[in-house]
Amino acid sequence: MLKIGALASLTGVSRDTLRFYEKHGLITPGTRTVSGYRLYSKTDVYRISFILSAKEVGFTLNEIHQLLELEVTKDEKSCHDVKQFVDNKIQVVNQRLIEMKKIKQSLKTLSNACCGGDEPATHCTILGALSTHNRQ
Amino acid sequence: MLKIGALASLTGVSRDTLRFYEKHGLITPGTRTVSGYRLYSKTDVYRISFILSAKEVGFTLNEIHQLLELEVTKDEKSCHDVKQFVDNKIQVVNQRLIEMKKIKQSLKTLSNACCGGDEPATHCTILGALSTHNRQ
DNA sequence: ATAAAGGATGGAGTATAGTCCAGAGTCAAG
DNA sequence: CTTGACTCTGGACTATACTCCATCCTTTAT
Repeated sequence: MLKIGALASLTGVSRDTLRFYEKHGLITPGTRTVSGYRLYSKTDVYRISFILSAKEVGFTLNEIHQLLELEVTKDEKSCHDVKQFVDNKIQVVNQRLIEMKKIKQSLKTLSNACCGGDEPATHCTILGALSTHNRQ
Repeated sequence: MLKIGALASLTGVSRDTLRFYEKHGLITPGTRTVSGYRLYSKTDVYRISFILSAKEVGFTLNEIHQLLELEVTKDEKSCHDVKQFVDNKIQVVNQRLIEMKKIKQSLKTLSNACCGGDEPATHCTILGALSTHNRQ
């Protein structure tokens, strides 16, 4: 059982942010002490690290909340909706992966054009670097 | 030469947003008509699409501004700084790519657990799906 | 010639995601 | 039994990225 400060230092998320996430339904301490202190379990650490990953990926707290709420049971009526929601998110992630790789390539080209690198000097701006791989 | 409305509909970015980007130095029309209308060139379309990609990737407008400002000339003093800045961004992108793939895998697992898929029912939440590939 | 469509400026308002107090209670160590 | 570290709540404040006016000017079509 972790108090808020312990969870904060384990995850690198501030106490205020943890309370903020709680207010928005992303994480709730399973119990409280008699005096009202929040008590988190070990799995809450995973929950937070999921939230952090998902944020990194570009999901909003709202979307992350929805993802965390999802529970698939094979026979449930809502199953189709859940699958659709998740598959939609996969598409979003795929699109971002594509943009990501495009930009990474441009950054690499730009980095190579620099300091006696092997790329021609025409790639001397990020737009130049991008266009080489993007247009044509 | 495009007026703001034309650029807006070509890029899918609103007029207000274009003016907002201008205020923040991300894009500036090369000229204005006598009456003060903004006139954009065709390369401004690429500029906007770069901004959109970079946003998708998770860069802030501030970072995008810096990326767009970059100009590498092989002999410049600032060359090292530019390279360092760009290489740093590449690291950031790499980290996001990793998170991205992790989450994509979790979403896929979750999707498969659903509606008579082939994954066991233990993966019935996003955290369950994530932990399978993440812990152990 | 005039109305509708589009553009300009400046400023207010909104959503998201925190961040930072103030004031008060709690707990562990010396 | 007090001091210092930690926690609680509620509310104010901040940064980012738009978005939406109001008011006025310009252009285009009829």
